[in-house]
Amino acid sequence: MRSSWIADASKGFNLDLNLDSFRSQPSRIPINFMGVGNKVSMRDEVSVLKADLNKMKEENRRLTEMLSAVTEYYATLQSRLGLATTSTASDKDRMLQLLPSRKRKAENNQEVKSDVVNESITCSINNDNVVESSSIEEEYSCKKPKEDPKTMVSRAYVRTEPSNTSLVVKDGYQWRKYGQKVTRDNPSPRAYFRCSFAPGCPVKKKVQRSAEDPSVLVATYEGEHNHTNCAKPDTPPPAPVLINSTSPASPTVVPLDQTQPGLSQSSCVVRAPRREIKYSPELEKHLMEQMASTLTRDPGFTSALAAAISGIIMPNSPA
DNA sequence: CGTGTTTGACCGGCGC
DNA sequence: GCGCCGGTCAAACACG
Repeated sequence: MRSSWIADASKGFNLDLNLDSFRSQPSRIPINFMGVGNKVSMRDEVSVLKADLNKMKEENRRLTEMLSAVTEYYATLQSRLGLATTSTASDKDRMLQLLPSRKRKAENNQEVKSDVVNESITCSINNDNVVESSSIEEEYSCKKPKEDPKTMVSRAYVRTEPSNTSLVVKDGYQWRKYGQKVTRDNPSPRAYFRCSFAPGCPVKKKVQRSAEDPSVLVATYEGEHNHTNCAKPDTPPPAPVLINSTSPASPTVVPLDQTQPGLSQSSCVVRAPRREIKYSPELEKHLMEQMASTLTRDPGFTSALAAAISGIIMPNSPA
């Protein structure tokens, strides 16, 4: 149960157990580990131990801060998910009404001015295991206030092989490319896709490589699918990643757990209707366990954690 | 031959 | 009015 101790840590992470074992086995600490041999007095040893204790406290504090930051981010995502689930069928119908032709754009814009709905930040994790971070404010705040704020806009970030130059994001749906354009703010071309799985599906997708990190594909989805997703991709999708939207200039890429049941993209997935999710201690615990499970499955994380802890316990040991 | 992709042309919004 | 730009169209093309 590696995940449980991390989950419990959300309520007060500490390393006291290690300290107890430390105290109960003083022989494990070489008396000359500072290189001064038997001349080291007990007082010096105590001061060294105190210094170690302070180090561990400091490390404890840093880990607690990291954990609280992750917890806070999870809570933010949770609240966004709640907002996303409150979008109603009537919103969807109105969205569909706004789509028929380009000539209606001007009329729609006038309608938008008096009917501001659903423009809050939303986020959802769909059944295709692609994390979609959706922010109408982020999408429209600086350059696109003219567009319809009711249209569901979400983004997915997918890490690809550097050699892979295609603009294909396998997300379980069937897309038909209808255009490609080089935009001013990004040297890589932007590809335009329509959902071809269902004839009347209004969803569009734009795929472009990130300007900061060309190995990351940024897929922007507009609209909501009016059908279930039973497409079966030929090949497994690339590992989707979540990019911290709070720092777009230097995004933090977090690989998501692809082993979670129900999130597999290769299976036939029927989207569950969006529903209100109540925030509860059980939910928090579940989220923490999932997060801990994801982190502990990452060899890089576990090795780094082990190195950090061993470095604290035995400062002189080689890395 | 049907389907999907490519790519140049076109459209509409916006700023000057 | 003009030019720029993002988005879309549609003919040409590729492929199985």
